Amino acid sequence: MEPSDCENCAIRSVALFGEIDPETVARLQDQAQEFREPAGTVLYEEGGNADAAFTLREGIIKLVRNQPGGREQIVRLLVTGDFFGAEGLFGDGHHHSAVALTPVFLCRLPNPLLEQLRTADPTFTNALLNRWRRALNEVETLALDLGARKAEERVASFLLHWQTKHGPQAEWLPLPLSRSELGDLLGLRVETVSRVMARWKREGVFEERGGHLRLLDADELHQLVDHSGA
Amino acid sequence: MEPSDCENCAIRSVALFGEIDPETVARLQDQAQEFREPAGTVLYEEGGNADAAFTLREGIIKLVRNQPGGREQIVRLLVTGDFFGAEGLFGDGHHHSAVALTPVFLCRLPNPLLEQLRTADPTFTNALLNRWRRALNEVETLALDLGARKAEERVASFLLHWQTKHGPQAEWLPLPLSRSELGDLLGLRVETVSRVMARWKREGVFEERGGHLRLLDADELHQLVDHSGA
DNA sequence: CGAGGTTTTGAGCGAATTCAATTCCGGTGG
DNA sequence: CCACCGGAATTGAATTCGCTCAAAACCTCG
Repeated sequence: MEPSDCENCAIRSVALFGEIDPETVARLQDQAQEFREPAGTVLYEEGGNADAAFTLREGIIKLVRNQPGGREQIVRLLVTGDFFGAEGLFGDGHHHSAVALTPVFLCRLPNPLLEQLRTADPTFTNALLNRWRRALNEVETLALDLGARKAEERVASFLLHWQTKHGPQAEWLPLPLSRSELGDLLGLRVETVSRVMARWKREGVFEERGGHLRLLDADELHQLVDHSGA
Repeated sequence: MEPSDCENCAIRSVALFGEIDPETVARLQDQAQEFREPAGTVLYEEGGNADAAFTLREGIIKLVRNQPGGREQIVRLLVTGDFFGAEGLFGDGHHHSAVALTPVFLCRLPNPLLEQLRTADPTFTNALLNRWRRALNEVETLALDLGARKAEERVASFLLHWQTKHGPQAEWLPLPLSRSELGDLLGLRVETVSRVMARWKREGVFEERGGHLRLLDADELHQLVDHSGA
């Protein structure tokens, strides 16, 4: 666990500190620690004490809510630049568990640091606010998918969102989710996800190789998602 | 549309300004306007320009996302004290439509006012942050319901949440949602919601009179929700 | 090459939807 | 006060979508 060099962070422009006064960053950056974890690591557990937040510099993380019945629901997927786990700012425990889906490279920002940033630079809270707003928007979109769309449409919706999230120029998208995890995200069972995706692969809607996939017929998917009524 | 008397607002303790410097409130309150609308009023539409946010002082509002296919998804229900519609703070349009389910009493807070508050009092942004965090938490809970629970469990979950939201001491809860709207919230069809609730009424799980309901056997519902696996 | 997990495929089942009446209820006008 | 209207709620029957259970095909990596 090393102190971070936030000033020269490769993802600073996209990350939280991108919007913050450089001087403040310089003064406080040694309180942030950077570290790596392998895929599968549980960063924190739902309900656990939230004594630090994180910035994801590399890799993909799932935020998960668990249900007694053994089912779990992925509530959000995080990619490079995303900020998460700050529930502790309000004395709350974590609302969900965070699990690395790939090897990850993280910055850990302990609560005291966040507090200092909050008082030192008003724009920091704004940046936080903006993150929270975007997160809310994403979860609402997920709720729409889960509540108002059927299996096929949900998978299509996910693929398109995932594409967007990685920039439309990216040809091959990483897909570090198993079919089972896609099910946990979309409220479907493994078999259902598999059936839909297997068919689309046969029909040439997308192709898949080594944990990455490439959309070949995005139109087909778009049609399913927005034109679903007819 | 009258200027508000925020200092003496009946719900100030629970509302946004409860956490804010009284002096600032006094100075800026005349920029806020209070007004009433009948049930059914659309406060704003999804995608519309967000030039003001609102505090709900009385009544109940649904936030809705629409789907081309004619289905709609309620993403959140607002009650007295809730704050909403502030997407404009970041130059965004509204992410959802807001519709009054009952006659409502509102405060309208134009963007310039919000901006002033943001700079005048750092705790204001904190208050906002806290609201956004709670909203996120609620929508995540909804996503869990939609993705990981079946019909009966979702209805049970809703009734309990609704009870909680109105304070456990409240005997008779207002329920200004039609069965159809409950369906829009829970990702179910009218008939499914109706079947479940009609049976529970027969079995004495709750009773219903004039748009209000009272839980008689909350344990039964709790069992369905958390013990769902077995 | 073999082992273990993941994906795919098949067949049957069940939960929720769809389609179609019927009943209930609040409000209106006679 | 009561009959009647229209929308909402309820109930029933048939259908369908997604789930469950079960087995086979596929990788991936020791």
